[in-house]
Amino acid sequence: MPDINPASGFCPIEKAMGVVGSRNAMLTMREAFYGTTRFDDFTERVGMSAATAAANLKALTAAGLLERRPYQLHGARMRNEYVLTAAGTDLMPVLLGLFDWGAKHADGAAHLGLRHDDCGEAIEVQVTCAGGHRVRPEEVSITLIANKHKATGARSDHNDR
Amino acid sequence: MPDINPASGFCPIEKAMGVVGSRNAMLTMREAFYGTTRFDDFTERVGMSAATAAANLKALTAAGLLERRPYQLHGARMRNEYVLTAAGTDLMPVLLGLFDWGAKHADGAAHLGLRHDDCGEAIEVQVTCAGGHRVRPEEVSITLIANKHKATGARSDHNDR
DNA sequence: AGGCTGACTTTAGTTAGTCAAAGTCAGAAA
DNA sequence: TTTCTGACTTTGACTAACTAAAGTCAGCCT
Repeated sequence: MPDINPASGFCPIEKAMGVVGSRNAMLTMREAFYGTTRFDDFTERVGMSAATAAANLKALTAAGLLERRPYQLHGARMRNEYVLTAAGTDLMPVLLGLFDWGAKHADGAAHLGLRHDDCGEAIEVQVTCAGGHRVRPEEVSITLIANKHKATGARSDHNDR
Repeated sequence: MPDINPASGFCPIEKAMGVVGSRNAMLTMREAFYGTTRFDDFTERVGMSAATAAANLKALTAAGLLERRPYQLHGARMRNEYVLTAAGTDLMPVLLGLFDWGAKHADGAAHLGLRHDDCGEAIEVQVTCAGGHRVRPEEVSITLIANKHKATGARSDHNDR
């Protein structure tokens, strides 16, 4: 693989973990997926303190995963709700991947499953390529991309630095 | 979004985050995935201290994501290497999902991409169902899977509503 | 006017994760 | 026998993440 110095913060995984790398941040995103939008509901359903909820909602909003949207019901005062942005929705494969992994491997956690509304089948997260092939772990290479159109390839296998 | 709420302690995402919920734990899995097996390599490539490396490798091994395997080269002393187990390999969609998200959304990180060795096409993480349909966020339902023994019901430190 | 409520903020303290640096230890090499 | 090295462990300290509890504030309601 190209010389991606991990310590330099270049790795996208690292960037992503900086945003949703804490338990409560990830669970906050989970709740956003489930449709939770209000402050107190996030607080209660994730099981975190109000201070943590405020901090996480603020950070996730600043990072562009959630959007703070004022709304007003009839006869009620103005309120804010937190809704998923496109960037937040893009995190779905990660959440579902974690869900799958946890359901399969964490003891005693196999109580929940995910289904496709339309057909009722179990949901799975797959790694594929644009060519439509199913990809196995050992078939993945990391490449440096100069821009949208050019890519400099390099095998990733077993050698860093 | 369904109103079935994965109560604290039962959600698979939470379980998974307990195992790989820290920056360094996730990056350690990234390295394992890239083919790193030796202690010092993990330490250096993740950019963590030896103490943290030891703690994370021990925890990930205990959780069954890595396997400690003694090996010996001729004329060299016995050593240990840490290799991915099946459970660790199952985390690949999560890692790649984070990679995709980070490459797409974190600024300054869009220089890396993943490709399928066999055909050179870009890799993507897809959410599908067993019926083969591509699934969109709003089409996901969470369901309770019937299970026999419930863990004494005593785990409700804070129950979500 | 005063109360109530949702949505926070502030304060003060705890726990988890991390680091650098030094120490340990097994065993091959000199 | 002593040294060297890879693979750790230990120590002590710092920081991020978290908590409970109390305080703030806007604004609808009676």
